[in-house]
Amino acid sequence: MESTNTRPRRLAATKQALSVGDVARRCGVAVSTLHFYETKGLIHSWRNAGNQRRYTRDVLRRVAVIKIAQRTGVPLAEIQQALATLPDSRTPTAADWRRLSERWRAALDERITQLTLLRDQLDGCIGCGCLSLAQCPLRNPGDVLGGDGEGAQRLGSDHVSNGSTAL
Amino acid sequence: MESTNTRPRRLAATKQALSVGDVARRCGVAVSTLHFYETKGLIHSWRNAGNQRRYTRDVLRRVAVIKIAQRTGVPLAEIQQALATLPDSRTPTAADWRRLSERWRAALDERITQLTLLRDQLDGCIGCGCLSLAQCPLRNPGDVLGGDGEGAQRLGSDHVSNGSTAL
DNA sequence: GTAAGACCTCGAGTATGGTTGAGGTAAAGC
DNA sequence: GCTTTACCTCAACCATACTCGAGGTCTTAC
Repeated sequence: MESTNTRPRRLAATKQALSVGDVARRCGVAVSTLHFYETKGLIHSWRNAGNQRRYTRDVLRRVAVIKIAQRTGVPLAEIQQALATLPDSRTPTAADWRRLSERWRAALDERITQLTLLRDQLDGCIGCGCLSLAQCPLRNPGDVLGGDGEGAQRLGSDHVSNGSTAL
Repeated sequence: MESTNTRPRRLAATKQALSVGDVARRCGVAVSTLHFYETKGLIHSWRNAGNQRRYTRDVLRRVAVIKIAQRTGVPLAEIQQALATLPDSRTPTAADWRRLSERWRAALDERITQLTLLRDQLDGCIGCGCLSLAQCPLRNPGDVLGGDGEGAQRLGSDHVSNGSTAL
């Protein structure tokens, strides 16, 4: 793991600007992750005379939001798009951030609903002990297809292998 | 995409055994996916005289269970372990399947709880419009660290980038 | 001034969950 | 018998989200 130790250090040039290490330490992420986020357009920096990255404090909030959004299951590409709607010129306002969280809250709601539905169906099947081929809503939502005998069809074309729900 | 068309066809050799194509069609997955599952030990087959895979009907249930488990966010490795506890010798009983679904039901519960908690926190922050650096539970769960001014620390070391909860 | 530590770039590697394609064989339909 | 599907293997590739290492530069502490 990269340098993410915790002892306090002076800010880069004892000024407002944060170095990549500062940001990493304060956000609890690896330096390489910040590099990575930058390549993905999630955060931005400028360079000092020695070609080292410098950040405004703004980036702390951005990284925080990225991490929160990830917890809700939003993929980085979506987060990038959302963050891109933030103003570049001014420091984002509370209203700006609220807009983002409302958007993700909706996605989160949807995901919770889906999972709850799934749980309830699973419950039903635990109750009947079946996971029955012909009747189980988990296995045959539409209850069609299948010529000869039993047969489960069209399972989870909606499966969420990456845990994300499209926004 | 591989051959996953829907017109009915005779079963392999008009017998009980299913070909990989039969299984793919009836489960709504690609043939390559079945190959893949086999390399991961999730399903099993034997070969006919011409080196083609043959399956018992059992595999339909297995694939169904795999897809359901994936929807709950269980990674394939976990699913493999769970399926490995099924008897090889006899066809799994309702009790066998119930055991699996109970296990996953618990994981699902946990995930729903986590997401609901997150949503409620997000709600609070939408309410106050802040995503506040110092006070927000989303950003600073422990409310410690940070020497100079504001500062969000130790964010989501528990983040679920792949959407899965460890069982 | 010097040494340690932080930073730089770029390419490769990791893990998950598959898909695609090449080159060749088997089975089914007529 | 012949053609069309289906099937076989194996390697490579895709996307996501990072991490690691090599080789070299910059800053900071003393």
